[in-house]
Amino acid sequence: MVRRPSEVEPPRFGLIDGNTFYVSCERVFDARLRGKPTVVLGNGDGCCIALSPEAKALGLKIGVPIFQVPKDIRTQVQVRSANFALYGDLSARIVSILHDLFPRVEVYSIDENFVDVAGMKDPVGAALEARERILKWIGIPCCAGLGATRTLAKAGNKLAKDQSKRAVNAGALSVFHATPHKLDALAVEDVWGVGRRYAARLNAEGVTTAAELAALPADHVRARYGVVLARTHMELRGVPCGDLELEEPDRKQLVVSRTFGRDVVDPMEALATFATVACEKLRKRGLAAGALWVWLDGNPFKGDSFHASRAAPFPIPTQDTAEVLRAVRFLAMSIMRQTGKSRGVQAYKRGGVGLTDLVGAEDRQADLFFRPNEKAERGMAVLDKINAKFGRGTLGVGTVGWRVGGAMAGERRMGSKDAQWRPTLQALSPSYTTKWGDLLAVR
DNA sequence: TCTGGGGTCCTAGGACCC
DNA sequence: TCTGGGGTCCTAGGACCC
Repeated sequence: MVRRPSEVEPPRFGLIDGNTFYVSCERVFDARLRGKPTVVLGNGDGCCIALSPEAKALGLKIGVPIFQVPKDIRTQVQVRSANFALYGDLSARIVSILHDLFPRVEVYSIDENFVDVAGMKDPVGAALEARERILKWIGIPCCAGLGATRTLAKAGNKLAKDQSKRAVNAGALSVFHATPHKLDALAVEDVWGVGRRYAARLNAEGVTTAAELAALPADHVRARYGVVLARTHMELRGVPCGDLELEEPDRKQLVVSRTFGRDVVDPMEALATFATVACEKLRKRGLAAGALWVWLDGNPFKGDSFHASRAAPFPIPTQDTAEVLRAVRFLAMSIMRQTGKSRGVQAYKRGGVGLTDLVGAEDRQADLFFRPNEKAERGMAVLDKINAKFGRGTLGVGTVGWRVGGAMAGERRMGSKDAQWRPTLQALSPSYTTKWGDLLAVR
């Protein structure tokens, strides 16, 4: 049963997130973007991954390739390439502000943080104070949701956003305490845990709002939609199914993949670059990979849609880039032979490298026949140090017959300038001073 | 016409998240 | 011309075992 208002519990969780976060980050450093329709593009200047409200008002949608946007609209829009290093930095500052105000903080994503408000006298006041500080000290506008569960806090956050969009004084209405009986205004597809598929099925049985979802019988939800949605359903009713997750759980896999700037006949250098980056991330986290998988995709936009992958275990989990590169080459050759033979495929549009079965590097057990290659791994540690000191990409691993240049993790663009596979940024200069007007001239 | 049953491990696919 | 990237969890089904 949905609880009555008199039984409503005080909020236990808050969710604080930055409004159109990537756009807001860009605006911190470039005041000219403020108030103007602004778009942040993903890899290769492909799709819109963040839109300011003004850009949304022009009809732009998340995920739409920018080249598909009509020219007369495009010329009205300020465009930036994603700069994740910058966003990550601002995100960390937000987290430190939250730590000053709340006893526990869960970093949920680059722009969202759950906080513990259980037992607080004035949780709304605390959320408003957080919003104020983040806006003043960092320059990012935020909204906050409060609720007895994390799902309700998420719901409150969304409702706060809707509310502050309509308000003249956005700040005053930027916090919303969501309770099980205050969910009528929330569309069911905006519930955390309800994606497109579930939303379509729920709509088909007449459920269009979060309130209607909460009102469904629990056993019906469990039987028809499974345990995942059943938990969401309980949380909407105010029954917590999870607490804050303060420790970052150990990674199970680590993936580096890209859409290539154009179709590529020989993807080996690209895959080697991805593997090099993946191994750096691996060592940074103190992990070792028990297995590897490699995949290559055709170009679905040219009617050549295929996906081919190969996987292989390592005898002992490894951190050694050279060992991973050897395996990558072996697997990639195998894929290319197969696709070449069975389909006559000559070109690939996308590829990736995944390291899986990750374990702590210190937890590996050597046996009689196999042990980690300590010499090679010490070499890797030296390489990482040099790259950290003298700039990423200073040193690479050349032992497998190709050279990987400018590939290091965290770099905004992977690959050497003349690499065929390198995601194109021809439409944009990476500088803050870039304007869409320049962009048309470059074309 | 006529089925063993139960446990475990692995994988592929589907669903979700930002 | 140009079409994002990186994760997790759950479930169903197959292989294998006793």
